[in-house]
Amino acid sequence: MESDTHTLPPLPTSLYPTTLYQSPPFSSLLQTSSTVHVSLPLSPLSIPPCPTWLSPTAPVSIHLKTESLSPLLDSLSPPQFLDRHNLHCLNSPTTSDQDDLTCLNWLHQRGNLLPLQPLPKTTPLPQLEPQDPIPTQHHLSSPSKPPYSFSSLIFMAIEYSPDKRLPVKGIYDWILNSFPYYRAAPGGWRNSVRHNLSLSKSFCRIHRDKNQSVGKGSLWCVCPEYRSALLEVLRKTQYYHSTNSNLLNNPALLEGADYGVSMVCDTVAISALTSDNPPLSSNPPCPLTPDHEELVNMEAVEYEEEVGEEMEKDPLSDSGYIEFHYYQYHQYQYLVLPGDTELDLETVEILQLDAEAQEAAGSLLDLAGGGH
DNA sequence: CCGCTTCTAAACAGCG
DNA sequence: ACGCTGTTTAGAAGCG
Repeated sequence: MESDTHTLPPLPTSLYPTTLYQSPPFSSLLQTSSTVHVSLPLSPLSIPPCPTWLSPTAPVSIHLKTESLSPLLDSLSPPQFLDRHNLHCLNSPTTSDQDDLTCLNWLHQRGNLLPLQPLPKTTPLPQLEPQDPIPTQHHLSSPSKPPYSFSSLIFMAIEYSPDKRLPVKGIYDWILNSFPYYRAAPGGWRNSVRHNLSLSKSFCRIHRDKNQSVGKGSLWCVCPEYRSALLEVLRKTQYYHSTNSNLLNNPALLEGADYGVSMVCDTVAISALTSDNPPLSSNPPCPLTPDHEELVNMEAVEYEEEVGEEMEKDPLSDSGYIEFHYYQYHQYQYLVLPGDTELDLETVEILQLDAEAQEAAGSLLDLAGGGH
């Protein structure tokens, strides 16, 4: 496949949100005949804050509705750097820039994000301990009720637990920690949790060992045969309501899933696609500053086919959405965009999730929207 | 309107 | 006795 390599320039500090990162979010952009690859070099130091946004094992595709982007575009300064159809080769940012630019803290700072969760031990990323404080809705002045059903809440709580089983109390705690709405809510929700556990076939009760005298009651787990259904419900909920990707990008949750799950906020759809391919993390290490040809080759091998299939069968393809894939491979994060669509790198509207993210989107738009 | 799902409330029993 | 857990029933609300 024919491919060109383009490296995007650093943005002047006046044009990117210094509170988010100190340099442009994309240091290089690779465009092939059908796919545009954007890579974000990550320094090891910048990985810890964003362990779950991009999973090394779960490729993510993101559908973005571009037509609602106008207000954002109108608010932005005119494109100054690149004609998106005529990208120029420019210098890469410095290593120090990469440290900052790759910090995706802002993705987790949105108020309605699910908590950061530990990644599987197979990843080189640091582990969060259960006692670690987790970012939650407490950023909001008055947290709104989560869109998730109690079944979904229970499902998430159990799936996030190390042993995939929790006592009722543990489910309460997870919900409280994850959705502070329930801290102030009347206690009836606990009744609803128990009601769901008891009534739903999706959850099964495991009697504790007699030896385990700590705590009372049983442990609850997700019945494997209903796991797919729960994921689907969650997908649909996310599709309409969520602005968060952590959960569905979480390899622990996706493990064993036999289909992709996706989610959409008002304007964004995100699909974390499971793949038959071995996890990327099992691939040979990629140099910190990879040769672009190698990067393109890897991309082509790992994702070209998947992108193509997705484009063919994607019901959103003719619905005003476009799609790109977003995943992490070692210290790099990648966006894979279908290059033969009406490719607006305005697609970074994914970042139009809150004020901070809009700023970030502005950077990308300036970066990639280009002067026409 | 109907059926389904979900939520909420309540009552009750069992257990530690 | 008390609190927690688990079960069951009932009604309301929302949605397709």
